[in-house]
Amino acid sequence: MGITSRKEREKEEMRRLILDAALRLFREKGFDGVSIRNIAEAIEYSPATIYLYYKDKSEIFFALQFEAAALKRDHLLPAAAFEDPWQRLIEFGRRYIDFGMKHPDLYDLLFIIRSPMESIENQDCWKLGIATHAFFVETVQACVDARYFKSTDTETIAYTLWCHAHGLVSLFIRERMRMYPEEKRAELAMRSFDMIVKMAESL
Amino acid sequence: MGITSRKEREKEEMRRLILDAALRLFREKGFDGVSIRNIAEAIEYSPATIYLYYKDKSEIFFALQFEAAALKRDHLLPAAAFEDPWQRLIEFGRRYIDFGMKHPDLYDLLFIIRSPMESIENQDCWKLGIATHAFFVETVQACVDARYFKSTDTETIAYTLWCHAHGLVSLFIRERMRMYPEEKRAELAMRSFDMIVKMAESL
DNA sequence: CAAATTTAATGAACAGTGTTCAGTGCGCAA
DNA sequence: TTGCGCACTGAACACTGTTCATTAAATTTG
Repeated sequence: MGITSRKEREKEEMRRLILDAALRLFREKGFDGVSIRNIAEAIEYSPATIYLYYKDKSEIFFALQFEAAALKRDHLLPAAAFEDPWQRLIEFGRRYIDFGMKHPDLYDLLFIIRSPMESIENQDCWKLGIATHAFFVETVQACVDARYFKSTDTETIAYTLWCHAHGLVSLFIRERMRMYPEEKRAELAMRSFDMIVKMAESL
Repeated sequence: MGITSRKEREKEEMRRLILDAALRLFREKGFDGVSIRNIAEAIEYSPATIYLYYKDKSEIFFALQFEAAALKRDHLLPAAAFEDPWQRLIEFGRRYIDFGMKHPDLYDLLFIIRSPMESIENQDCWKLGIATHAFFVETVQACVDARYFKSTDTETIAYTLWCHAHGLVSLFIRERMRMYPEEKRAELAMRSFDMIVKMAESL
């Protein structure tokens, strides 16, 4: 069965080729700025060929979103090493924000872009994101169990912290902090993170 | 001077006609979903005519953003009636979130869409947004002056509260709360608002 | 090995997009 | 009434995502 397995492998290589080019272009020009023709040109194939490997543009979008979700998971994973749930939670938050700041394009893909959100539940990228979110909620639950907060409403605590972190990153990467001088923005974000940590301590 | 002033008026009426159609279409189909041809068809003119009144699509974008900013200001304004700065701040936050939930399309336009953010500083819409933001920061400052917080770092307090509110609204309207059942989402958002208020009290 | 069949790749096309520009025809001033 | 200016437009350009018949090459079959 050497031939079928080779064909399988070649098909996989082609998908990688497309995805790598797409991700690279996307990071350069943003998601909307990249066309199927751009990707085709980058890999030196005709636009029609792309459609032999991905049903349409949104399938490429989902595949990229999966890559981004995996990268994000890997970025957050080291936080799990902290024994103390409260330290784990702080590290998780710090790494979440750090990921967003370092990879605005990927963060965009994961949390901001609208695109084809309808059928997202069935997609691998979403399942991976859910798993990471679950880890976050579990960490909050561990803090609740260890009586780090007065409140025991894990769901709302987790959601509130997430809102702050997401708001912080997305205001930053979507250029809505222009009322602050550029060199002060990152510092303000850091101060705000410290503040929400302090606020959470007295929760 | 009857003729020139009439012409002036007619020009203004035409711009209104375009903008009203654009805003209506935009609220129906989202910003990316509306084309110049759609707008032209809606007002029964040729696409080329649009370009006699707006330089390009991004100028229509700015004009719409200004409308949205004005609507948002009007939505938030009643908060100013509260004498007590802390009550004023709470009301401001509540109304901010309410605006985002009720007008996701406009909120999108103001705080999420990337589009032509480069030259935004010179645009009226931005100036209006800055003014509303300034009112928010002043309210926080009034709370600080009245010793409602232990912290005196007005800038960081204001920014932290904004991050939370923006994160809350944008996770909601960009469909990133799908891990929560639909009927629970708005309620969770409200609980989170109450929680950040409580957190801020002990700030 | 040759013929038949499957399969990868493509060029051309369709309907859509933002935008430009050479006209066209009407209102107004002289 | 003539002529100028101006609001308006049809047609075009270069782009977009996507489809499909056709070509060419690889593989299977006789």
